[in-house]
Amino acid sequence: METFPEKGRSWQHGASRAHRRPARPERGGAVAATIKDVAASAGVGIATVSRVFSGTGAVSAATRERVLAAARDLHYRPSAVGRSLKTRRTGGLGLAVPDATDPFCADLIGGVLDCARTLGQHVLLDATLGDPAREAEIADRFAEQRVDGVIAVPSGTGDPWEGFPRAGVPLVFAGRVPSCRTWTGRAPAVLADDAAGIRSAVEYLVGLGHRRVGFLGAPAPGTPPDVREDAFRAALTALGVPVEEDLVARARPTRDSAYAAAAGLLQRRSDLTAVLASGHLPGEAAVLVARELDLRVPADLSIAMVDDVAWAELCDPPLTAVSRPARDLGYRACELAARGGVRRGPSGPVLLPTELVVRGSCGPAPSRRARH
Amino acid sequence: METFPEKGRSWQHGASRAHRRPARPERGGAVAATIKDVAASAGVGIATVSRVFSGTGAVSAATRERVLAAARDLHYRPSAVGRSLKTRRTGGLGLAVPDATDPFCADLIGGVLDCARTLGQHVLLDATLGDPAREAEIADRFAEQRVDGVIAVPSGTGDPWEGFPRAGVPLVFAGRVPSCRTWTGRAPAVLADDAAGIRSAVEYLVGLGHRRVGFLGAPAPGTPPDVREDAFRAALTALGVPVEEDLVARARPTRDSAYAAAAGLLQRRSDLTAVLASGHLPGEAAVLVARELDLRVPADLSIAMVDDVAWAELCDPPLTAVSRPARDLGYRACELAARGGVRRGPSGPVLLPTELVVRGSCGPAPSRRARH
DNA sequence: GTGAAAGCGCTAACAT
DNA sequence: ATGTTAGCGCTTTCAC
Repeated sequence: METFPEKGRSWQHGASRAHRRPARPERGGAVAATIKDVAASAGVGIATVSRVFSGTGAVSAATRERVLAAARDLHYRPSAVGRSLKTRRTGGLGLAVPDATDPFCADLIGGVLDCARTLGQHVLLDATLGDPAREAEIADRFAEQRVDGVIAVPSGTGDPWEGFPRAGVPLVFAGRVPSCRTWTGRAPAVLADDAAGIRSAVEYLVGLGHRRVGFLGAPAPGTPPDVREDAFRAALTALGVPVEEDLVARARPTRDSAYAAAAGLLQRRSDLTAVLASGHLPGEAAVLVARELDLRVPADLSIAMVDDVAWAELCDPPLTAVSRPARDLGYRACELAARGGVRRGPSGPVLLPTELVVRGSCGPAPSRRARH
Repeated sequence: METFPEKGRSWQHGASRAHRRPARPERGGAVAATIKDVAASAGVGIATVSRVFSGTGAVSAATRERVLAAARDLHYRPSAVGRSLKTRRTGGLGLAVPDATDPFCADLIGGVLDCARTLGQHVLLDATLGDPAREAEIADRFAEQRVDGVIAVPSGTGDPWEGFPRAGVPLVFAGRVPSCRTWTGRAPAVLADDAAGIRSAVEYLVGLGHRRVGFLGAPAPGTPPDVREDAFRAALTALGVPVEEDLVARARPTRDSAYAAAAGLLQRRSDLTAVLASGHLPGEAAVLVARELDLRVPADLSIAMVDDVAWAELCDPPLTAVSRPARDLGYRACELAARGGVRRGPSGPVLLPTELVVRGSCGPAPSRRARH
């Protein structure tokens, strides 16, 4: 942490400034005071001013005061731009998420912001919206801005992020790894233990007596068969429950698509006694469709989902959910990205545990006959 | 939009570089190629390279190609740091919200990101967490980073943001205005028409026959009596319904506080036939407390709230809500902040309309006797 | 059409 | 303890 005079007060253009101001910022208006202005006004060299503000080197208490006073007077704030050029560090971290509006992403962002703050870094945020082109543009921008580290929740192959490790900029994937396996071990990742989460839900459901469990997946576009889907099959198989192919429905990550998939699944397989939704969007869809179809939850249909969003508890009945530590994911990823923990080579992804939050939406499996 | 070679590819340190590299970025590793490297490698002057990348001036097709090739070779990305120092524009916008995790803020952020993208700006995001000190630090950081514009969802007095307009940096408040009226007309604001929103809800409720309507407020800490609370009283009065003081409950903007307030209100006034929650937190609390108290919604108690969050529709019954155009708020605020529309003087805040989304949580007022 | 040179605001040697 | 100086990577006159 650096020491600034008058935390919270902001700079402004100087009052008495002698030297010329050729190129104004285009949209006329005041111009920020520079280190030179302060030096002149305080009657010292610019190096001294720099020392005062950067905390480096020794300055006599008297001079320091004079400088501080002058700075206050001129509303001086050291320019990060100038400093960054010299020090080759911007103090900024790039954060790219699919959608800042999504509760999972929002929590993750919260974690990053938290951590960045303790580290004295700021955060450039942008949303990929699941569009590879947009993701590439964002990576580009981060590069251009010379961020000190990057945290990405990748949508696609992860290719756009390739340049960072090469250039010595720490790159950390969070929440998911790029589909392309170029990345295996190349960049560190902080992930929720999705497979374990799915497993816990499946075990819970099967333990309740369910044998016909549906899966509502919503992989990002272009992603190969989701980890969760695989985990779902594996968990079922491990428990000796045969996996039928049409128990699995896939959707794009939008409300409409999820709804369509849920409706399709539940109508196609009216013998289902439980559904596991792979995210809050399909979870929401399952609830809505069940309501539409007049299925009582959990009497007729048990519902569980991944992501313990706020409404899970407000639903009636409250929804059983696999909670992913989104905030921690962000926090840890930020630590790694800022500290450059990357250097320690391909140490494999950091896996954070999930937790099954049992509420009222799952019950014992009803008789094996079709529902309606 | 500038033209760059190979959108999406990123820069890297050059292969054949002659000149010295004294100060490496501390954490060893590759260093990005500079304009000089490209110039040397392409056998041209740096000005030419600059022209190629900034689109300024004329460059012959042949030279342009050579430059582009060299740049590609060296994984060159122009440095925004160098450019910003020269041009005095960083291309960055500062965005401060109380909490990135809150659905309203998240939507607002989404809007800002959207708009910023179309404007070719990037966004520095930070969360104030309702803490004035933190808010001041963030303002400080934005100033230091020399953002081109600021969008703030203020928590307190708005004092920390004072420096920006003074320094000629466009400042736009979004969602709410600072409590201190220093700001009246000083900085533009983009607001939802909260008063109208509350009014529409109150009119709806009273129209349903409700006469004992409670209000669950959750003003930010340190904020004077909320606009919404005032609007609530006014609306009731306008309809000829007497306003009793203890119909209004206030809470801090946390789950727990909201819950406590809701429980207090509903227990204290068991004759209430309807509640209007001033936000999704108190709304959530109302739903939970009603459930806890075994009140049927809407038979025993009608519930409406401000902010049409995702779960409003998933609730049983689905919740009637006043929807605020959070995303548009962000979008518009960003436009103003980036375009510097500020210059047009104190034109008063931009007011965006709210919408009453009627769902199933409000019904005709039950008999006037106390509930239980 | 292209190059040389002068800074933008700052830090870091190096002098004093 | 403090001043001088040389750049950091870029844009921008100003010559040619």
